Amino acid sequence: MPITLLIAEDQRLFRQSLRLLLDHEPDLSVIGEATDGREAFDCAMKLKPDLILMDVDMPKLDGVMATKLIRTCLPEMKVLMLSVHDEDTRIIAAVQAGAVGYILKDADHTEFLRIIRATYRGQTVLSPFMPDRFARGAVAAITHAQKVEESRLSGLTEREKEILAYAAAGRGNKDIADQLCVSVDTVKTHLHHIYQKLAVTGRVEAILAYLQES
Amino acid sequence: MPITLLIAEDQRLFRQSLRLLLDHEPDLSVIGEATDGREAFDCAMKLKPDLILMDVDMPKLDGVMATKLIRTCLPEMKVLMLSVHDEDTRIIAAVQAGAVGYILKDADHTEFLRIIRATYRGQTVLSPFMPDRFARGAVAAITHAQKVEESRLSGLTEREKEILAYAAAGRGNKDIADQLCVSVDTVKTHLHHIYQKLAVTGRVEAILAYLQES
DNA sequence: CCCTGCCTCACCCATTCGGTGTAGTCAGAT
DNA sequence: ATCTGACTACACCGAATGGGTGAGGCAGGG
Repeated sequence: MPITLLIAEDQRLFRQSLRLLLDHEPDLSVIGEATDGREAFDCAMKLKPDLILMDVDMPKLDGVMATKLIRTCLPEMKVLMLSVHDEDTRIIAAVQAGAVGYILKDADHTEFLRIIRATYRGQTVLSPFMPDRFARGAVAAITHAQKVEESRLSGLTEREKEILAYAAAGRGNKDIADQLCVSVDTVKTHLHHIYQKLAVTGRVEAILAYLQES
Repeated sequence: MPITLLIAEDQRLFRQSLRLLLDHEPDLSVIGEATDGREAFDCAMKLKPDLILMDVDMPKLDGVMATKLIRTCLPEMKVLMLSVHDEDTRIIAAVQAGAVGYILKDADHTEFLRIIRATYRGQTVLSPFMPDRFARGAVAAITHAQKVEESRLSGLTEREKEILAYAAAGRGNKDIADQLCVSVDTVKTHLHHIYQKLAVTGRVEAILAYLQES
């Protein structure tokens, strides 16, 4: 069975040509496309691809935030960041958020495919086009991110973390309820528990805590 | 007149001894202390010190977030970050958020004082105890942060940015109104304008936009 | 078997929030 | 002198949110 991929990229042309390139490979299968961070989150939750190709620059939620949300609910999900700028400091933040690698958009396509397959096999790949000082900063970020696991979020159940991630994506209770196919009251109950566990007074504070502790 | 300082540090003992050290210097004057990020934000707005010594690790809002909020309202405010860990990747994020320098907590106290004065004079100081690869990453972050000025927040008035910063700090409308000594309705009006300008549907989305675009 | 934790749903009530409209003041620009 | 934009404030309404309480189903461990 082929490697299933999700493409999250807001530029239509680039996204589509990327899909063409990837679908051309027999061992790769693009099972979904998202045009913004929120969609990326939704699709990831529903499709559970093997690997996500995530652009850094996207509307609504940027790639870093989306990665953070996805990894909260699916800690094993592999996210490969795409960036145009070779000095985008957000890629370091992205790696901290759980991305397992990144590629510059001007990478060679064979190199690109190689990195995708290597990432799928579990390797953490740094694009060879990345400036040295950035690579080192990113490596430090990776090792740093690895050892961090004891956060306030640990006390939350899986379901609660999921609800919180949706809330942090900017969705209302009704919205979350529809997405998860439960009643609004259930969402409220979960949030109520979350507020208690995080010792916060409301929605915004909980989201802030989430963004900091992840 | 002495350099006015604000100390934002949650550990009481460290904060107080720091204050002793600083008050001992005739040209330095600690005019306020904060024990968490939110307090730091409030104090900065009210006291407008020459320089803020901001710990990275703090409850409610961490130093990075607090710096971001403060710099939104007071773009010229000088913030000096303090960190225990010499490999804390958040200091890079802090620099991006507007911090003009950082010091490791195990720095020598004469070195510490030297950095404070140098920072006050407008220099961007990197602690000599900082590992090389981090210093370079931070320098890159600084140059990167400098050239970024065109964000969606530009369209907001000063007052609106201020209101949004308070909201992003997790405060409710009533709370914001009290802090700024205006009515709740005024706060709501501002927020309404903010939602329109940012093209978002509500509070949480506006805060997310703010956190991304700053 | 029983207890516990988790997920689910419901109901009530007070508060807050969002949307809309109206309007006064003030400063700066034309 | 007029206009524009910013800041302020108020009113009204519907929707959303938060807090509290209670409760049923269900799986896993003791």
